[in-house]
Amino acid sequence: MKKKLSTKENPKQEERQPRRYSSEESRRLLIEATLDSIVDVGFSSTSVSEIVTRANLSRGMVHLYFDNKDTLLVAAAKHAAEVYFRNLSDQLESAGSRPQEIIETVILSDLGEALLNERMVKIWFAFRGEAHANKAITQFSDTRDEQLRGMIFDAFVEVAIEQGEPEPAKFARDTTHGTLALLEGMWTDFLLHSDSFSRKSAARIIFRFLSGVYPQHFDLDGAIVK
Amino acid sequence: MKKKLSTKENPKQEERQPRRYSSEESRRLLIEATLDSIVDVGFSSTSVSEIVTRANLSRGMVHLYFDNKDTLLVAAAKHAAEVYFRNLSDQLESAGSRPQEIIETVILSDLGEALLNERMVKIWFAFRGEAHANKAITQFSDTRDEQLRGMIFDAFVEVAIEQGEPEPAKFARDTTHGTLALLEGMWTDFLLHSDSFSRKSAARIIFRFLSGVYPQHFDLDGAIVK
Amino acid sequence: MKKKLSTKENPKQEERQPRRYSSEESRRLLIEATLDSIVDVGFSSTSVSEIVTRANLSRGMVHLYFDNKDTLLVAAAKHAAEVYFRNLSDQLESAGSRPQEIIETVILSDLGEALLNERMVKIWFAFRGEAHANKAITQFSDTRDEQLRGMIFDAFVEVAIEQGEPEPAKFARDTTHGTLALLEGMWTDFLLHSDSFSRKSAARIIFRFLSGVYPQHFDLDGAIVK
Amino acid sequence: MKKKLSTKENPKQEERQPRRYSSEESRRLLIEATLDSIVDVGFSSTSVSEIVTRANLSRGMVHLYFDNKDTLLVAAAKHAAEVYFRNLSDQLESAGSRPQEIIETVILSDLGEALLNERMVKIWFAFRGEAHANKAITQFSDTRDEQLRGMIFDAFVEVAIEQGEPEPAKFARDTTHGTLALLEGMWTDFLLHSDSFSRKSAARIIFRFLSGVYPQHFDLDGAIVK
DNA sequence: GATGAATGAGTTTTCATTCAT
DNA sequence: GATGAATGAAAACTCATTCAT
Repeated sequence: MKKKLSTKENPKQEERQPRRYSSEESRRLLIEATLDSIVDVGFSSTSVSEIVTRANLSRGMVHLYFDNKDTLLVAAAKHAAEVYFRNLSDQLESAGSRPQEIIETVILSDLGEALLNERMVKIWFAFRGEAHANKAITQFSDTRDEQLRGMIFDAFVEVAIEQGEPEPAKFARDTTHGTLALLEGMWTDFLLHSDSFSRKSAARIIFRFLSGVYPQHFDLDGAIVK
Repeated sequence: MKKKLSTKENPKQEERQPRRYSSEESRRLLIEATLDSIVDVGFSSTSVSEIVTRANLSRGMVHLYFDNKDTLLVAAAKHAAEVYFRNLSDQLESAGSRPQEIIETVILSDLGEALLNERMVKIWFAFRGEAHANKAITQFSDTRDEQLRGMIFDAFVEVAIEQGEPEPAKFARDTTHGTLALLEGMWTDFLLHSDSFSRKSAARIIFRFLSGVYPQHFDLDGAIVK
Repeated sequence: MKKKLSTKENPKQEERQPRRYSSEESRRLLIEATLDSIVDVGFSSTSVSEIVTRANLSRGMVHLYFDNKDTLLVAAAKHAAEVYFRNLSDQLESAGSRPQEIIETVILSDLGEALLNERMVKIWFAFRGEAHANKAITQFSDTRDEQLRGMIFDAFVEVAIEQGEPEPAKFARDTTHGTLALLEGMWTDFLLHSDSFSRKSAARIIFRFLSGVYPQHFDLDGAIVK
Repeated sequence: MKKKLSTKENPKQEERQPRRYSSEESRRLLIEATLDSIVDVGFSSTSVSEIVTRANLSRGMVHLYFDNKDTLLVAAAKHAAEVYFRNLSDQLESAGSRPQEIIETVILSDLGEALLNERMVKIWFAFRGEAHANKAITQFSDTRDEQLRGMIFDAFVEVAIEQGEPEPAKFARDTTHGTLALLEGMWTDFLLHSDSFSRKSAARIIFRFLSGVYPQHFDLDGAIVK
């Protein structure tokens, strides 16, 4: 699907190809090509030409399906966010229902290959870099949405109560916030030092912190599910 | 993502001002204008026109002093990084020398108004969004440089030893990494939710985690300096 | 001079209407939509999209029935001219056969609501503006065709003879030309000042001029039919 | 100044020409090229490319001096109107001050080579064709402005009084309106039949009408100045 | 026949860069 | 050195036309 813009020729003389995709297919190809371009050449070098070349579609396509480039970029941001949340949801679905398990799943999923990889990280940071200049993108640039945050919070509340914390809600709110901040920090780390980044270390560090505040429920290896 | 040049018309026709700046002064004005533009209209809308209008300098200046726009952008990234580190250094200078104090100072400085503010955050995330497409920018997009990291690590090692950790280096490495990740996460939080962000909460959360792993050296209010 | 396609969204999703028109019907709808578009958004903003949207027909229709846009425009010009002349003919049919009556009928018809109205005027001037760039349109941009001119001329000759003009043909030729010029001038007036235009004044002025050159046959109120 | 777009090459290899005009000169060249293009290829075929090729200027020029094509078109309309009125004023300046002379001068000037020629006529009708779609152009599409109309009216009032008309103002208003309409009609005639058009005939016809309503002041050859 | 998705040439516009002054 | 007018490549976008269905 990818095709370098600069790659001069594919040797087999591109035969006039009136191949059609469904409307939905074409939209998807354009969004995918947009994300590819952002990953490969960066946000500011992602032109319509770059996109349609990668998608191997005509340039009119962008305006046919998205009206303008901006709308396509927003759609791409939306798509990236959906992929992230869908994937996380799927992994949570197959997890246990105990609070520690939920928390462990979120952390390990967020640090797992499926979500945390070069492509994803570049896309997220590219959109965040542009977010404040484009309000439509802003809404899709937060990986930690309310629903997710609520779920983690509820899990932490349960654990905090079990632990006999005097102010479980407050304690849970802080540890939720901190855990999400740690995950964000790990993504930044991956962006800036993807070569030296270790998913295992990242997980261990987070669980080390959690084991500090919830010693009966977490250890360095993750959740202690009783 | 393009926007009209932000016509900041000052209505009183700015009378032709042939005042000359020193070469260094002009460079600084251009860099500052570049950062202002990134903050106000975003990276992708930051054009040479936008910059020279803001700097109130002639359009040729950019190429006279920086050869091309790209070099100016890199210089602006470098400048932003220098401002960040100089400020942090200054605050560390006037801090105590005990390990807990060093760690506390880094955390509180990094969360303080001087470093963590809308302008700074927008600039950092803008550059990070473009970092992978511009290798020259990459090197200035990491807030956590080696020297800083080393200093924090050394402080944590000392504390870990005092605490009697069996593997103080490993423990310190993890807590260093985790603390920096938490700070990064807090910056992201500020970017995405600057209205609801609380420096106090952010600090409390970080110290809560630290008090979990170093119970004799930190509590919710910061470092316990004995 | 370009404008967004005038999105005349009718909010109730026009339910897919596979009703078929006859070929002649479709041609007519397209021509009418073309003229509507010229009236509403102007010649240069009249695109195929604009036309087919207004006609509520498929985009291929234009090329199916007219080969290309240009041919459709020419057909629309032809149609507009036909409407004008048919209408004028009809009104002449029901007029008296005396020369003054013929002249009066032409003048009053040409200034009447049926012929001289905003739609007609905009259409004529739009086509005239493009006429010299499109030879096919040129032939339909003259409201004063040979047949009409001949009829008026004949009427004036008769009147001039009755009046005892020494050179009735020359006199009639001039007054024919002048009368048609006056009518053209009144149309221009209507185009540029449709709000302050008065059909009555326009007629009175023309008859005032005619009463000057044919005092026994015309007065301010029109023809004096003896 | 004119250069056909399609004219392939001027044989002397166009040497890289960094020739500069003054800002005002460049503006004028662009306006002139715009009018040339409208005359030669019509309004709807007048693209920025067409204009800059004719002006032999770079394409950025249009946006440097006029911001966008539309503004240039309006400036061209304004310029055309100014040329028309300046020329007419000049000719009136050197005319006598007697009312008949003023009227005669207006008529003969308006029908003279300097004002009524193919270029002028095409330009005026092109703008009028677009006028209703572009309000900025509308204001420059009326050849008969208030000042001119007032001057003619005043002259006719004087003449009407001399003639002993019972309602000189009303009479003058009608003859003013009629004379201007006749002139407009003659311009239309010139547009549509420039080959058979005769300035002499046009003048004679107008004066014939005037001699009908002001028999003591005008005859077929123009004004009778006593 | 009829449709409207798809195309890509051509349009307007932007903007980094050049360079005469 | 300093300026900003000028350039033109490349950007975003439009739209008449084609053609598989």
